[in-house]
Amino acid sequence: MSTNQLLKGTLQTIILKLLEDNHEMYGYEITQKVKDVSEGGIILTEGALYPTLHKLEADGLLETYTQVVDNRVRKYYKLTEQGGKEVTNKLKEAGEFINQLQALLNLKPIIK
Amino acid sequence: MSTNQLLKGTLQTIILKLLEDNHEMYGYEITQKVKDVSEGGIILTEGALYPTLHKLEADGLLETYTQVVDNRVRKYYKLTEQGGKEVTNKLKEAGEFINQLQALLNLKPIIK
DNA sequence: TTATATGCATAATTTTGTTATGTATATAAA
DNA sequence: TTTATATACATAACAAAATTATGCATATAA
Repeated sequence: MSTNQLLKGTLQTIILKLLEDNHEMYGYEITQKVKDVSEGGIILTEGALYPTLHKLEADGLLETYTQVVDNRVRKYYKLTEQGGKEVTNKLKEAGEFINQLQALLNLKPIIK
Repeated sequence: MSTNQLLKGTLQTIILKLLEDNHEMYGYEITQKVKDVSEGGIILTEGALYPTLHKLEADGLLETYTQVVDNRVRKYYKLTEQGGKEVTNKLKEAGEFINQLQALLNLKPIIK
């Protein structure tokens, strides 16, 4: 499935924010939530999602446990204390970036 | 200079939009404009800028001419007709992406 | 029994950026 | 005067972060 070419670098922030709001989620659940909220506009591929989750865990921002539901394994992720702090920083940066991007993309012509 | 880690994939759109507003610009001018408008928040490195300009030209979205000013060469870029159409598409996509991203990053907790 | 949905994961590849380097001129500062 | 900074282009080496493809496994609907 082709995601648009704009989703770059913000995936960590999206994941951390989802986990801040929802306490804990498993990978597949995250993909569905992103699809729902973006009304199908942002499709999280597994190839992007799982390595990112693993990296966030390795960096100490997330912790996990697994649970079997209907004979299928789910791996739940939630924020660590450090992750809780980091999400605030990342959201601030993302907000600033979005503002700057909007300023650039709404630039009015220069009157000479 | 370290750009923040969020500027990914939108560089083409930024460049096309600047050229839509300003008719024609040269590379260095683009870096300064981006720095000014983003108040220093987005720094375009040459290693990102020039290859992107060359790609847009190779794709037929931009055309160029060179001019010598104060014994220094400037290479001016402007939109082709195709580039003019493409900028509209890219801006629409970027706008939608920003909306979706904001929806995700402002998600409220789920009440269960 | 076949397709779709759920659920995890990784490897190969591509895209797209950073960092470093190179060339060259003009100007301000030391 | 020579050094740093600004202007102006460009490319190569490298890294980050995605896409695409593949694999395994179970449940359910067609």
